[in-house]
This record gives sequence, structure tokens and C-alpha cells, in this order.
Amino acid sequence: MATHSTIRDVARSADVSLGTVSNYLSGKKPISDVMRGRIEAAIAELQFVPNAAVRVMQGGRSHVIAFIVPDSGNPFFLEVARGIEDFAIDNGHVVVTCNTEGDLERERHYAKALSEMRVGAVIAVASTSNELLLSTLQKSGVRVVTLGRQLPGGLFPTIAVDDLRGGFIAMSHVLERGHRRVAFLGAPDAESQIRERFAGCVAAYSDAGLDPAELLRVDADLNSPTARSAASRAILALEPRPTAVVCANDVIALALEAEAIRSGLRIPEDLAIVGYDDIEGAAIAPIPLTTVYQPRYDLGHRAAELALSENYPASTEPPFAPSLVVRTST
Amino acid sequence: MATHSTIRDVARSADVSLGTVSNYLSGKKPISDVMRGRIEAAIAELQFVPNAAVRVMQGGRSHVIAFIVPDSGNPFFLEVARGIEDFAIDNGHVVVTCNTEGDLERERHYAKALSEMRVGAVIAVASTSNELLLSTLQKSGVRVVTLGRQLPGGLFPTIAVDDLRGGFIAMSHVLERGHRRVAFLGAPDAESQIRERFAGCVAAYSDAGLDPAELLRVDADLNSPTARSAASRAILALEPRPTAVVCANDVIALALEAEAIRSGLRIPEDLAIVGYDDIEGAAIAPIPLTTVYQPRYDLGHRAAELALSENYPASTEPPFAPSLVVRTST
DNA sequence: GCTGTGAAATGAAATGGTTCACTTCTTGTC
DNA sequence: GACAAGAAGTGAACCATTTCATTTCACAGC
Repeated sequence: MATHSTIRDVARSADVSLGTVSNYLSGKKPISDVMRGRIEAAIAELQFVPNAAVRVMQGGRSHVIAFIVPDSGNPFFLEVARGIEDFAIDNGHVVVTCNTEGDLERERHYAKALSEMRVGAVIAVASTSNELLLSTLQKSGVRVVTLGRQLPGGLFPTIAVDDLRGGFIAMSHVLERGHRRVAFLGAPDAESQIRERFAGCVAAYSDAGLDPAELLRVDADLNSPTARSAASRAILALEPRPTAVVCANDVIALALEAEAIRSGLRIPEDLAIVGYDDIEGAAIAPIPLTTVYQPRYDLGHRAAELALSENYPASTEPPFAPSLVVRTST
Repeated sequence: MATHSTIRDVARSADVSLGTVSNYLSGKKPISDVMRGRIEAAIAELQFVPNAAVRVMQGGRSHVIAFIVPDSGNPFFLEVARGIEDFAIDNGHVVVTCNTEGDLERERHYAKALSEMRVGAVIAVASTSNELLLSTLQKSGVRVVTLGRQLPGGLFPTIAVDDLRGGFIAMSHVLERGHRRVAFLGAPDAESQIRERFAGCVAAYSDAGLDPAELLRVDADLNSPTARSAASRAILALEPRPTAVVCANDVIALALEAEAIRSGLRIPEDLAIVGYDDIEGAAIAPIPLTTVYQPRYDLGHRAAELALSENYPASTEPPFAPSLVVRTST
């Protein structure tokens, strides 16, 4: 494995000065066609590949965007990641997805690795656990953007979707369909997004002149398949059974749908279901799922744009608006 | 944003020489406790973070593993990625997932970026389109490992699963269940893995004393939801309808299941379905899916291990063995 | 007290691309 | 033909770390 050729080799081979080759590569200064031709020939001949590390060493930042996410397998984040990646590529960057799985040690590993790499930007799904690490990164000069919600202190620019409104339109929808005995299938309040969605549901419930205390609720660990199934069965076992269920996300909504089908219920006649997220599986489910769509691709795309923008940190943006996708399940 | 402090600042603040700080950081030479104490104090005080780029500039390679994949959203690759990531983290590396989406230009962008970054290793899902790029990378000193199948020429160490055997056990299973009119729901032969699976099916069909020419087959673009549904309907429209279908992967098997349920068929009585991959959705489908499990996490983990191993390139490994997961759908 | 030995510490040189003050060349104007 | 001004090209110095030949030091053995 021959050692790499350097800009000096290119300059010598093209009989041109160092600075001219550098100008050719960076495009910051114009150069003549003669020089350009000679340099290009030399680069091709020597198979020269510039060493990106040097720019970083000089005090620059590497063309890497880190995406810090608790569960990269979640279809929602996957789509966000696509948005980030597309923008990153168009701007000569590369994305490192850091899957923390909620593990603090893993978060620390990534924070250390990213600092040492001098990453250009970090886009992180907001959570209380990573707040400290993010502010450390920010202090060392990394552009940080949080996703989903504003972290207390307002330190970081944030791209969010209006979850309150999402919960509101989901609940309004089933109430308009005439349902009066409704349940919310969610997760413990740790996640503030879930809390917001539930709050939106409560608001819609009140607005319809109903008593929010009568709104049923079952919680589950959304990341566990067995917990999802168990919570779904718990919903179906409520006496009397709700006629409609608004779910915290599509993954658990689909679990509920599967359980309902298995126990012989007709959807939407016996049970209406509303999901949240509009993941791919929602449209191709046995009973296509009514759900709240979040512009997740745009979310990621916009976050990357903000992170790399000239005038970072910009003032925090107004949240994106979710919309209802009505399908068969209601 | 104060500029970063350097190893020189640390040396000065700790009243110690440059080299000693370097030795402390790398651990390559022992140093006394006195020095250690002074250095640690200085590092803490200055909030020093070493600049990883310099090591790379000195001719080393960055602690980055690139995972080149045509569709990072595919649950199969997600799990492979988890295996890679876990190994990477344990070895102080970080993973860049490069989602090519089969786009040649995108592949080229990544090849360029990865070369310039001097990535340490590349793990790529084998495809004919990336062969040239991979060999270019390898020539420039990057460790390349291909995944799924050996690329012609045998240039790269490979980690694979025995798809021939997978197809064989899937087909054997439905034949043992007594089915005699069987279809294969797959994709055009471009993907050699699908080809292998089909070949395994044909082998099992012959072994059972049946005429392989009678084995039905429908193909679809596996990446398109609408194509999957259309192909599923095509299977159900065959006259006479097959009593069992072996599918090229779980995603399309689930589409078939959904279509079958929608048209009122009972599974497995009217139609038995076997998938391939054992994705998460297979177990929680309305009718839990019988499928061929591939040790995908191990696949990724082993690939990363191979890529970073001392004695890369090792001789190519024997393929991993798939196994059948029997559930309700057969 | 002298020497030999090994451990620890030192700092100049090297790594490769960018920067910038400086030189050289070209073109236009009167 | 002289001169100004802008364009293009040059190369030494710089960035933050590692490497390694050299120096320093402590201590054991005689």
C-alpha cells in the first residue's frame, strides 16, 4: 500500500507552486486554464486524494454531521435521518448516526468521539439525559440543534413539530365521528412529546364539552413489542370497552389493531383507532390506519440546514404543523 | 467560542514537556505518577480535548467505519448496522451509514468523502455497482469487507449467509406440511441473493420428487409498497391459487398476508406463507409469520470484527447458517 | 566512589494543506 | 513608452500532534 501522494507531489509533478494547487483544490482564487490542465493531469496521474484531516487540524471542523438519536430503528427517526442525510450530501457532508439507546455511557462515548473528531454539527433528539453533553459540545464550538422540543434554558436552536396540535386534531377527529368513550394509549409521561399529545387530546375533549376526567388512558413501554401487545389487550379489556382509541404513535396503534383483529373486533365499526407518525406500515396495515402525519423528512432536512447555515444560531423556528391522514381505521 | 487548547498549552500549564503529555495521552510509554497528576490537573483546568485529525494527518486512519448500504431503512440492514455499531463502539470507533439508494452519483460522493476522511474501514453490502469504488478504496489502503455475497474476483473478505440453504429449508418446510402447489414471490434476478434463495427452493422442490418447472413465480420491485401489493394480488389471482407461497423477504410476505386477509382467505388453512429475514413485524403480524431467520446482528458484528482485526485481510469466512422460525402462517 | 543500566523526560523534526505577504505578468490608458 | 491596477502565481510559515534520538536521573553492584 503505497503511501498517499501529497499536494507537494502534485505541485512538483505539474511544475506549479504549492499555493496554486491549493487554490485549484479550494477554488478560492481563480487560476489560469494552463495551470488547471497541468494540475488535473498530475492529480490523475498520481491518484492524489486530499487529506481532509489537515483542514480540521488547522482549526477547521470536519464535514461530519452527527445525528444523536435514542433508537435509530424507529421509522420516524429513519425518515428524519434521510432528510438530514440528503441535505448533508448536497453540502459535502457525511452523517454519523449515534444510536444511544438511552444508555448514558454510550452517550458519553459519542460525546468524546465527536469532540475529538471536531464534528461540524450535532443534531440531537432532545432528551434531558443529553442536555449536559450537548452544552459541553456547544461550548467547544460545535453547532448543536435539538429536535422535537426545546430543552430548558433555550440554549439550542430547535426544530419541532407541534405535538399539542397533533393530539388535538387526532382527538377532534374521533369526537367528530361521534365517539364519546375514548381512550389514550400512550407511554409514561417521561417523554414530553407524549405529554404534549395527551394534553392536546384533553384540550379537544374539553372543547367538545366533555369531562376530561372521563378520558381513559393506558400506558406502555413503547419500545417493547411484548409491552405493546399487553397494553393493547389491556385497552380491549376495559369495561365498557372504548369505541375509539387515540395512540401515542403508530407502532403501538398497529399492535392494538392486530390485537383487535385477533379478538374478532371490526375496525372501525367496533373500534376506531388513530395513530401518530404515519409510518410506512400505517398505510399497508390490514386496516389502513388513520394517523397524524409529521413532516419528518422536512424536519430532518430543515434541522441540517439550520445547523450548517451561515447565521447559526438563528432564532428558533416556529414548530412544524402536523396534519391528519384519514384512512379506514376511523 | 474560545479556540481549543492544545497539547502545548497542557505541557506549559503542567510544566512538563510536549512528549510526556503525548505519552500520557497515548499510553505508549509509561510515565511517573507525579507527571500524570500534573498533566491530569492541567487537562481538567484547560478542558483540553485532543484533536483526532492530527493522528490521521500523520498517516494514520480515522476511527470511522463506513457502512455502505442501498437502503438503510430496511429492517434487515438496521439490525446489521446495530451489530456493526456495537463492535465499533467497543473499539473506539464511530459508524457512518452511507445510504446509496442505488444511486451511482451518491455512491461516488461517498467514495470521495470517505477517501478524503481516510476512514479506517468500509463494510459494504455487495452489489455489482459498487465493485469499482470498493476496489479503489481498497487500493488506497482502506480495509474493505463485503456483506451478503462474494464479489467476483474475490478481492474482498466477505461475510455472508447461506441463501441457498435458506431457500431450501423454507421450501422443504411447506412441502413437509403437504403443500404441492407452491409459488415463489420474489424479485427480478438482479439480486444474486434472491437468485440463491430461489435456487434453494428449486432444489428442495426437486428433492421432493416434484418437477421444478411447476414451481410458480411472481416478481416485484421489493422496494415499492405499491409494487408489493400488486404482486401479492397477482399471486392470489393465479388459477388455481397456490396453497403455499415462499417469499423473498418478510416485507413482501407481510404485504401478501395483508392482501390475503383482505380478500377473506384464512391463513394458513387456505394459504400458507413463509417469509425471509424475521424482521420485527413478522412476529407481531395479524397472523405471525413463519420465516427464515438470518443472524443479522452477528453478521454485522462479525463484519466489523473482521474489518478491524489485526490480521486483515483474513481468509474469507464460511457463510453463516440461517434457520427456520415456525409461526402461525404455515 | 564509580560505573552500568534502564526508566523517564525532553524537544526538534516531521506530517500535509492553507494562508498571506510578496513577486511577476498582463492589460489598458494617456 | 511610461505607469497604474488588477490578475495570477509563489513559497515560507503555520496548525496540533507523534516520533525518536538524545539527555537526565536514580539506583544497584562492585
